[in-house]
Amino acid sequence: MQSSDCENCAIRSVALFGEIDEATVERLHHQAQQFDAPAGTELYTEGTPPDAAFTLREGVIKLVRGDGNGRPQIVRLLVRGEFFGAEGLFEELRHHSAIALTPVVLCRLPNDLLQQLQTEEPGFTTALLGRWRRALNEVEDLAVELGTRKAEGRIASFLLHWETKNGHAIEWLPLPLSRTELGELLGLRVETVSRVMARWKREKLFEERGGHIRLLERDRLRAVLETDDAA
Amino acid sequence: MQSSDCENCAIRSVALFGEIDEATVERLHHQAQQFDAPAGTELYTEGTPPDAAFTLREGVIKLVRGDGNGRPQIVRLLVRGEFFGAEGLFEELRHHSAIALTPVVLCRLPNDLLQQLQTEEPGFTTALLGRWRRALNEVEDLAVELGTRKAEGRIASFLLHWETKNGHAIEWLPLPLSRTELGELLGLRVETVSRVMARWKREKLFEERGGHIRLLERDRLRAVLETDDAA
DNA sequence: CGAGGTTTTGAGCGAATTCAATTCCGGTGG
DNA sequence: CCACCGGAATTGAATTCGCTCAAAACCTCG
Repeated sequence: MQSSDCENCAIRSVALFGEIDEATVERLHHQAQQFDAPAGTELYTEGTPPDAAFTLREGVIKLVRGDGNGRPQIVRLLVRGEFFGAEGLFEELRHHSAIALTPVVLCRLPNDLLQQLQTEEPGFTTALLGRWRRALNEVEDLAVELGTRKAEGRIASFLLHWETKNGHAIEWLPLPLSRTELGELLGLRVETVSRVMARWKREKLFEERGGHIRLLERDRLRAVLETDDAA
Repeated sequence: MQSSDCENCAIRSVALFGEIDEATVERLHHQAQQFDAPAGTELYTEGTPPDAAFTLREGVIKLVRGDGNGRPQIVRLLVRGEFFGAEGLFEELRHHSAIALTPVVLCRLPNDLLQQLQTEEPGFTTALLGRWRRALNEVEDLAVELGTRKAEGRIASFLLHWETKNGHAIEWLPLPLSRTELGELLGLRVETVSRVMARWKREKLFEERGGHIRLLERDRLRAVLETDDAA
């Protein structure tokens, strides 16, 4: 744990379009702790009281619900730069668990720091507002996929969106989700995900090597989306 | 259109836990217009630029996505007291359409009024934050239903939640959604929804009369939820 | 090289959709 | 007041899609 350099991550990245004065940053960022965690780490658990929020500096994290009773459902994937876990400001219990899919490096912002930011920095609240608005859109997107598409459409849609999310610049983009996890995100069983992806690899729609994939025939993937959803 | 009485609705209900001083309310609420609209009215349309937010004083509204190309998906149902449509503060285009399922009465808050509230009333932003946090939870709930349950489970879950949302006090709760719309919410086809509900009516799990339903065997509905999702 | 987990593949089954037809219901006009 | 119309709900039969169960092929790591 070290608090140095956090001015470039936690507070800064949160207050994207809010202007926080230097002194405040200086005073607050000592309370933010930066740290690493290996893949598989559970940052927090559904049903427990929230004690901090995080900024994800590097890696991928899944937010998953219903780990307990039924079948788990991944509700969101977080990539570098995202701020998450701030529901402590409004809720007693976490509504999902956060689990690292890769080694991660993040900054931890304890609840009281959040509270300070919220009351003392109007820019913070506004930034938070924008984030949640975007999060809401993402989850709505997911709901639409789950509600209106069948297996192939969901998978094609995911691949295309995942590429976008990771920037088209990278050719081989990391895919740190197992087939099972893809299923938990897309509401499908492992076998279904595997069957479709295996076939698409045979048909050269994309390649896969060591946890990374490369899309080859984006048009055919997009074509799947056309055919898939009913008229 | 009348602006009277809006201090009791729009601004007040938004600033639930923010304290707005009387003078400000007085000054602002003249810009909020109250009005009625019949069932079927489209308050705003997906893809158009947002020009106002609304407070729903009476009635039920559906937020629906993808009206255009594929199959439509209802992403949220709004009931009396809810504040919605404020994405204009952050986004260029509406991400879903808002359509009245019943006759509605609502207050309209034009964009510039929202802007004023946001900059001049810290309580407003905080309240908005809480709303969106709750909205996010609701949509996540929906995603979980869609991703992990099969037909019967989704319908049972909906009935139970709908009752809760309308308050257990009312015995005959209004169900202003057609079977088709229920399908668009739950990711099912009309026939599937109809089959399940018709059977449950035969088996006296609930009754239906003139657009209203009454749950009779909540336990058996809950039992469906247990059996439904895989272990 | 071997162990354990993940991915892939196959066969059979069950669930939900599609297509098609019938019944129900509210509202309208005679 | 009653017959009729049109949209919504219901029901049936056939089909497709995704799931389950089970086994084989693959890695990856020790």
